[in-house]
Amino acid sequence: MSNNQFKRGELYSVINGMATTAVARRLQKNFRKAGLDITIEQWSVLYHLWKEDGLSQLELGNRTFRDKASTTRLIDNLEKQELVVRVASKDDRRINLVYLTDIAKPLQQITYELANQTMNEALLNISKEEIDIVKNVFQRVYDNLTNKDLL
Amino acid sequence: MSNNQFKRGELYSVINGMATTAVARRLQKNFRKAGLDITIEQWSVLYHLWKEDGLSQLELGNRTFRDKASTTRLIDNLEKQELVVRVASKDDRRINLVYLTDIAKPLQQITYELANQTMNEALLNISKEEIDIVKNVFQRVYDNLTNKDLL
DNA sequence: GACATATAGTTAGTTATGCAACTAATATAA
DNA sequence: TTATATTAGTTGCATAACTAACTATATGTC
Repeated sequence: MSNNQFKRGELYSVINGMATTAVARRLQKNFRKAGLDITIEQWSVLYHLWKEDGLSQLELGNRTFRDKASTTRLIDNLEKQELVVRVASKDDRRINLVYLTDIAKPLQQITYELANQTMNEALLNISKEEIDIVKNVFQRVYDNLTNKDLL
Repeated sequence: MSNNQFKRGELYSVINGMATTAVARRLQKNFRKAGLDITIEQWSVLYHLWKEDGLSQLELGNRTFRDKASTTRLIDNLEKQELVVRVASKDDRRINLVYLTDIAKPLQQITYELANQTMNEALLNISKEEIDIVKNVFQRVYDNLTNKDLL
């Protein structure tokens, strides 16, 4: 189908650009205002560990859409802040399992509230239907670009 | 209105995350494959200069949603690659006007084609209506977050 | 004209990103 | 069981992001 008529170049800024940057900056600002000294990237890792603790670095990378080098360093920094510990897997000593510390656990509630609040600011007057379409489009864009890699 | 019911945290990944990252990486990969040694961030600056040459650094920052420090270094790198030159404004010597070089000019055609091609891959089987909704939602998200700063 | 303020851009410091090359551990194959 | 390949993670190198502090030029006020 792909015979959509787009103004050249313009498209890219549809997907990338202003909105994502603005939301990220706002969320970071809200973290700081609440006295939380974590980046949104670090938060994205913690977020997945709160859902399921003890994931491997590779699995964390997959879930947060990062390569393994980026994941390594993000976890380095989280470990420096004592929010997370690496534990070598008994079964396969190549694998590091990443676990939340007691310092990280109480952050879940606060950061979820800040994320919710931020998204409410961002999505003011935007309907559930519109949000669903955006989510759906994004999923299909992702699939379009990643399935092709497997061929 | 803002009484949307969202699963906590999940929202953020709607706006940010996988799709934007995947598109950016694909575009970068397509640049590299074509032998173009520029980053997509550099390209976003060139893109605005092709539309209007001789913008100030601040104006370029506004149009590409970057702060001035980031803009400074991006232009440092573009200047190093001789794609761009800084010219102090006659009227106001605080201002640097940024101009494309003869090396940069022929890149317009090729990069536009690569960007188009990339977006066609990304937006395969996504309708014009859906894309319009995404654009519109993003514009409103941006407005929601930036207008508030002016109060 | 002199002093305070605002503006454009730069620099320093920290975090994050991606790619490519590397190490160590595990799995496969001869 | 030894040699080879694969996998998980780390490290080096380069670019990019933001904040805060800085320099230099312009503007505004008395």
